[in-house]
Amino acid sequence: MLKIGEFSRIVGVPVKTLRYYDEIGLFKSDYIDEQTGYRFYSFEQLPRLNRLLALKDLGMSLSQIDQMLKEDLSADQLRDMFLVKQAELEDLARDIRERIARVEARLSLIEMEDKMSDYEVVIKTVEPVLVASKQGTVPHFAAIGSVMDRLYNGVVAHIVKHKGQFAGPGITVWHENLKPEANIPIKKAISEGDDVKVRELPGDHMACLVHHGGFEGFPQAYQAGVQWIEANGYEITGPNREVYLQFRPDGEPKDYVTEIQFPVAKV
Amino acid sequence: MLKIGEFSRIVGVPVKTLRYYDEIGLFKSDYIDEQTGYRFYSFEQLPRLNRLLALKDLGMSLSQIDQMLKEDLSADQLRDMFLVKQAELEDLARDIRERIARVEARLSLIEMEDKMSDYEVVIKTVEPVLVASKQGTVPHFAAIGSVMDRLYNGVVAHIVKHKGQFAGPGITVWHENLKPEANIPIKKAISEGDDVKVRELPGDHMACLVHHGGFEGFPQAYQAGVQWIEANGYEITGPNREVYLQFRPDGEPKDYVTEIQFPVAKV
DNA sequence: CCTTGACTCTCCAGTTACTGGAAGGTGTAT
DNA sequence: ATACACCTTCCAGTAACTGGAGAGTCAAGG
Repeated sequence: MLKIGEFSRIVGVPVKTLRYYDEIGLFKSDYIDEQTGYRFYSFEQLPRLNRLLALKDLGMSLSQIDQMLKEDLSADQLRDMFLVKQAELEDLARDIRERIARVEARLSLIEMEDKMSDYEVVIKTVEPVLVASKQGTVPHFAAIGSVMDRLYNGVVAHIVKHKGQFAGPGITVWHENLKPEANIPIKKAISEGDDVKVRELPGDHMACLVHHGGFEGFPQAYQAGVQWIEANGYEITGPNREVYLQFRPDGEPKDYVTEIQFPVAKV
Repeated sequence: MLKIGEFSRIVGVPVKTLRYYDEIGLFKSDYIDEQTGYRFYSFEQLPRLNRLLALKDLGMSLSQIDQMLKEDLSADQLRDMFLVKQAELEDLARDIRERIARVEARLSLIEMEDKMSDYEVVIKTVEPVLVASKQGTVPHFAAIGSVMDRLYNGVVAHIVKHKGQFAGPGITVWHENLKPEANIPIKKAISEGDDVKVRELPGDHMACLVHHGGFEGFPQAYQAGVQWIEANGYEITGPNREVYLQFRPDGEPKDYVTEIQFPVAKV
C-alpha cells in the first residue's frame, strides 16, 4: 500500500490530479483509512491507471476513458471509439493547418505592408432570406448608379404596392459581369410582378468584408477580398453580394457602410 | 444605431457572445440607454469587431486579441505576436499528428488482436535520483539471478555500513548487453566504496510499462515495449531500466511488480 | 516527550469562452 | 388590451484541472 505521494511519484501523475480522479470516480484509491481519510493505492491499480494514461495520450476525454475502461466493452465497440477519435483528430489537424495558413497569409501581408490589411475578411454563414428581387443589365460602368436606382426603386414600389413588409437592408447579387439583381428582404411572401420576383436568397458560407465610404472605393475592397480568398486557400463558388447596411440616396457617401460577400468553399 | 439582435444578425455573432464581450470589455456597445439598459451598436464598430473575429479565426485567445486591438501597437510587435502564434500552432499540429499516429498504432494492434496490448506503454518524465550503485557482468543468461543478488546485496551492505537512508525501490540500469548496474536510491550522498559508487541517475523522457509477475515474463514485456516504441515513432536513446516496485527475495514471483523504462526521443 | 517538517485531508475559487435558463422589463403590431 | 418578440441581469454549468487556506497526521531528531 502506497500513500498518495509515493504513488504519485511512481506514476508521474500529480497528487492533485489523483485526488481529482478519485473525486469524479474515474480512478478510486484502493483503500481509505477511516481515521485519517488518507488514500492508499496498490500496485494492482497500476494497469488501470496506465491504460487510463495511454488513452489520455490519445486525446480522449475523461468521460470517454471512463467508458473505455469498463470491462464489458467488446473489441468492436472499442475499435469504433478509436475510429471516431481518429476522424475527430483528423478534422482537428485540418483545422489547424488552415489556421496556420491564415496566420501565414497575415504575416506575408505584414511583410508587404499592404494597405489591403485595412479590410478584415471573415468567414461566416449567412442565413437564407426571403426577398423581392429585380434583375437588370448595366450597359457600361458609368451607368451602374442609375441602373441600380431604377432596379431598387422598382422593387420598393412593388413591395409597397403589395403591402409587403421590409425586413432588412438591400442586397445586390452580381450574377455575372454587369448583371446585377436588386434584392430587398421581406417578412412574408407577396405576389410577384412582371419583373419583380419573390424568392429565397440561399444561405451560404461567405467570405465577408465591410467597406466604409462611397462606391468609388469598391474596386479596392473587391481586390482585398479576392486576394484574401486566394491567400487562404478558398475559391469563389457563386455570385457575390453587396449588402447596403447603411445607405440613403440623400446621405453622404462617406457614411455609407456596405458588406461585400463572396460565397466560398475550401479548395 | 442597432439593437443587439440586429447587430448580431449582421455580424453573425450570437447575442449572448456580444453581451459577454461587452462584459469583459473586449467589445463594448457604442451606447447604452439609461432607462432600459438596452445596448446599441453602430456601424462604426464593425471594423473593430471584424478585426476581432479575424484574429479569433487564427486561434488567438481573447486576451491576446484585446492586446492586439490596442492602437498603440507597432507593426513589429504585431508581427511578433503572429510569429509566436505560428510557432504555437505548429507545435499543436505536430502534437496532433503524433496523437493520430498513436491512435493508428492502437487500431493496428486491435486488428492483429495482439496480446501485447496487455501492456500499456506511457511516456513520462522521470526525475533525476541520487543512488548508490554497483556494476557487474552477467556471464550467461542463467546467471542473471545470482549476479543481481550479489550486486544488490553489495549496495545494500554499503549503504547500511555508511548509515545511508533508503529512498525507494531498486533500479537496474542495463548498460549494454548483460552489463547491469544495480542502483538503490538514497536520501543523502554517502561516501563511495571500492566498487559501490554514488551518483545521480539522470532524469529523462521514458517509455514505461509495468510488468506484474516473475522475471520469466520479462522477454514478452520487453518485446511489447520495443514494438510500441517503434510503432509510435520513437527511438531508444540510452540504457533501459528496471524499477522493482514490488519485490522481496522471499516473496512469491507472481506478486512482483516491475516497471520497465526505455529512455526515448521522437525520431 | 516535544517539536519540526513533510505529508495529507477537505473545501473553495479560478481558469476559458462561452451557453442555457429564469425572472422580469420594453416595444410594437394587432 | 394583449400577445409576442426582444431586451435586461443574474446564476449555473462546461473540462480538467491548479492553487491556496486551514487543519489534521506521521516519522525523525533533539
